[in-house]
Amino acid sequence: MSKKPKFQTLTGMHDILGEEQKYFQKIYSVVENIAQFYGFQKIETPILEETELFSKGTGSSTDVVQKEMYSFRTKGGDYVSLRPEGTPSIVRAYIEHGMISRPQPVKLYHNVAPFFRYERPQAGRYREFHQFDFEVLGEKNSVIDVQLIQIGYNILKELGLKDLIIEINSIGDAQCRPYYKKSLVNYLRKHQVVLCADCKRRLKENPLRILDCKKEKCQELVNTAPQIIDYLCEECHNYFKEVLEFLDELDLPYRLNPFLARGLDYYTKTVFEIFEETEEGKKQGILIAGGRYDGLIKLLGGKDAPACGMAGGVERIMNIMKNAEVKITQSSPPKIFLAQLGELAKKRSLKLLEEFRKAKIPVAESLSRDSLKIQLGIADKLGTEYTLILGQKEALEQSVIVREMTTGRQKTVKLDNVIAEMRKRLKKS
RNA sequence: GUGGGCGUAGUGUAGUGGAUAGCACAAGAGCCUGUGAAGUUCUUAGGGGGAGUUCGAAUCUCCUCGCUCGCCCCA
Repeated sequence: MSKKPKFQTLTGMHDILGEEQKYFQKIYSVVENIAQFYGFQKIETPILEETELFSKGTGSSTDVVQKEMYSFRTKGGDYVSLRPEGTPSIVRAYIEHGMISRPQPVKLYHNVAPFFRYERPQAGRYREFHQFDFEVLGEKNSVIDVQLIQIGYNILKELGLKDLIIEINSIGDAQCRPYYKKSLVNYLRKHQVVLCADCKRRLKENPLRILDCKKEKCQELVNTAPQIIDYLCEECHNYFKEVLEFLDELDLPYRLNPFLARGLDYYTKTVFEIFEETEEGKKQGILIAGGRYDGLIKLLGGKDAPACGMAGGVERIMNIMKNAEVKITQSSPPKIFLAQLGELAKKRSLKLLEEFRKAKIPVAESLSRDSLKIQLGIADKLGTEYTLILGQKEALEQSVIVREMTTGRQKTVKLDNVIAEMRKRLKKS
């Protein structure tokens, strides 16, 4: 902190170490297990993609594309971008590898991986952040939407989060949404004096966003505004009804939010968000969000095929786990420490360590230290149960001292027998 | 893009214009040249950077960089 180091991480980007690694690993393994249970295939896509994949896919009117992408031109003259989100990449892979001719739906997930958005960092928002992502491509069935919601909810539950709430809405499709938009704009325009400055701008650029403006006056106006539910075409209406019926079966804490509108262009019909309904939760923002995107595959050059997906924000989830002091069961440290003294013993220790590794018994060491005292000190700090002491004398005699750390009791055993001896002792404890 | 708060050793902090910038933990070495937990001694290491005000700045002012929180937007 004091002397600014010559090099440090870029704004909004972080090294992940120590405590945070544990959370990341925990989230990774929960996602892995759940994905396998629900029959998702793993996919990893490049961090760098053609810029157009996102400007077209995510949508050129979105803030994400307009102002938040890390875009540049390669030496070869290609326009490329660091991925700001995962869905277009997965859709690209679906098209590129002809997955349309696999049995549908194709269920894909990618586990915790980095994404980039050039934004001002704040709580739960970073320029490099991590998401996991679940996508179900090639089929339109309301049970899929609901299952994705359930998967998201299950992941958070499994990670120990509480007070979760799911908000859901339907934003219609290309058939019905334009009608709604028109009547919403009409309504808002009549009352636009009341709107905040941001919303006045949104009225032109992205009127649906006004629906979740936090300003009191805007909300009052929105409360009496036309609701999209009343404008859904028959297909969307029935679909949404089915989704809600499935949801009711599942005992999930959900509520309808008629004003929920997502920020990406490709969503159709079902949209949802999962977050924690507490003060901390609100600060961290949306944990998992997703929805249906029936037009995206075609838009990106594939056949006309529907799809639905969701993504989770790893840092946000992690921050809540930290605040809630969710305990992570961590792998226990080695129970054995190998201390050595003298050149010959050091050489012999190197070999002995390998023998332990082959026997799959974890052993800690500090070979670079020469003082026995210090090595025992380290063993103590690590909390190992036994310390093996291998000195000059022992090395010559082909033996090693086994010291029980709690009692201080020591026993000399033959080097050839030490693995068997330790295995026996560890079994007992 | 925009607004607020903050920047003192690795970490956590004390010091609101004047002395060698203090403390705790951590780290390393010794007391004890082959035996840990205590004790003790020592060592490493510090006011983000730059300009200004002043006899004198960690302290006041400005700029800049960084962190952080919010708006916007989103996972």
